[in-house]
Amino acid sequence: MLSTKQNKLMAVLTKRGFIFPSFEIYGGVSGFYDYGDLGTKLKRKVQNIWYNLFVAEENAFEIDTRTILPKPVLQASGHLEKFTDPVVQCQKCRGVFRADHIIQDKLGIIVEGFPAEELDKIIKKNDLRCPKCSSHLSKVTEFNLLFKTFIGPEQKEREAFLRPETCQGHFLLFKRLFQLNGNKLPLFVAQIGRSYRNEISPRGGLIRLREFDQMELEIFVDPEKKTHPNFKKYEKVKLKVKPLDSEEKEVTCKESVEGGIVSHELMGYSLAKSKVFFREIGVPEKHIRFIELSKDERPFYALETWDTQIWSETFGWVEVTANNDRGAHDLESHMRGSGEKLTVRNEEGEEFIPHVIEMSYGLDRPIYCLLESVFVENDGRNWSYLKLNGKVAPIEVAVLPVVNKEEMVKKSLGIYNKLRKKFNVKHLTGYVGKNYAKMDEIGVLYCVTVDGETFKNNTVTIRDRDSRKQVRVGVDELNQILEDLVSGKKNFEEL
RNA sequence: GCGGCCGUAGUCUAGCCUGGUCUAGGACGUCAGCCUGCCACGCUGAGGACCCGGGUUCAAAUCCCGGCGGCCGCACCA
Repeated sequence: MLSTKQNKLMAVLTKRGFIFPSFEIYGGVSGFYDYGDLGTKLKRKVQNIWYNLFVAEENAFEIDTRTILPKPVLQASGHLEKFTDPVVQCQKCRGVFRADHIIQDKLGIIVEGFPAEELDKIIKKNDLRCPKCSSHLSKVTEFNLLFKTFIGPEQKEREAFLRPETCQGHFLLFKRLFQLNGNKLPLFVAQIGRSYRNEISPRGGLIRLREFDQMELEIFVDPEKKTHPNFKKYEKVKLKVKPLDSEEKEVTCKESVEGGIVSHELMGYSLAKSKVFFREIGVPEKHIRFIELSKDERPFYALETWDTQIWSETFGWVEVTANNDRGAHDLESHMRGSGEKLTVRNEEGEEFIPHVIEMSYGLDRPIYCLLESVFVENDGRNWSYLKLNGKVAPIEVAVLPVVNKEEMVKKSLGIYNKLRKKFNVKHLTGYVGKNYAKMDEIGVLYCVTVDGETFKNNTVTIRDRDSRKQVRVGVDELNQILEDLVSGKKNFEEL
């Protein structure tokens, strides 16, 4: 259901330059959005918070791998087989089958490479039914989740695809990185980058994109040692969890591990960190939960999956992070596909394939969910504003003269230029009331106003976005005070 | 992808049914000037639109077809 809130938010975001529909002047294409100035700044700030938590704190290797993958890579990973085939779905039991397989099995004719319409005709003509329950089948649809291209001249053997997830890069580099890690596990590898999925029909703005950013941390571990040296630091984090076989409940990270809700320490750790990340960027705690996926729901490679979900008024619970235990799947399949040996030995000399624990974050979705949860549609005067915290707000401070008089503008510009060294700050002239409203709308936390008194005693006022209250402070202490406020060290009320 | 609804400035909208008076009207926003000493203020002025392509017609924002895009439902979303 389309809510007016989402409509209003998207309108504000476009109007103020956070995001724009891509290729708009050519009519646009669904599933693609560009980020404008404010959106890009917001995105970078969210990325940085992730970086601090998942790269810096984890002491992870950071990599930047290619977005184009040659066909054999995706053949090995299983993506190609899963997502470029014609499929039909049983209308009764909901089973999904490969259309070409059904035809081949029942009729014995080879139909590889036939277009979906041909397969559809054959199925209709021969009245082929669901192999499980013999009910009618849906129309044949082509799964084209991978964007296809060619390396070099267009020829079948050089087919390539845009990566559907960044982590294939981690797996492909495993051998090298393991060596650089002193042949030791665990090995932490992180990457922030683009991925592409050719969704059949993306909807919902930033929720389902065809080109999107991911932030992924893959931890290669000994399957016997799915633990984390830093576990203690996060064991007390409270988690709202919904396990497969029981009701939603709140437990600490430690309890989730000890109570067997998650199957090992690293999974508990992943969830706790996820909670901390989303809390930091400003998602209300009650809007964050973790849900275990059943075998049918989770990706084909996963042994265990816990999605982090954020509550959206418009879309309900939205998946923003997949915390996966990928087991040995990836290294095993790339070992098979490439012929390279990707096993390691433990201290006892036993050879094994490392398991992969994955924390896979989207960037665009969390940003949308965040924006929706901090969007105040009406503050009581029919103004809307974004209640972003200082860590993510694209612009933290604005400076404005109370009236558009030359000497006042000169003064406020001076203050603006000083503040620019430390903050993302805007300078505005014109009618103050309107400017406050404009700044509220893009999430600016504090407005510094130059007025008549500034000339008498060198003071200015700081206006707090959320309370709209103002306090008067000396120009000399402005920098320090703003820094404390923006970083969250001080509350506005304490001033 | 299938079915339903829809597409007029940055936004909301009038006009469409019943083709001509539309050189497309209004409101908000934008910009400029004046005013203004604290919360989308007031006055004056400026700029800005019929989604794209084709057809019917003397004449198309208006009727018809196709495309693109949006929303809703179904499906899809490893």
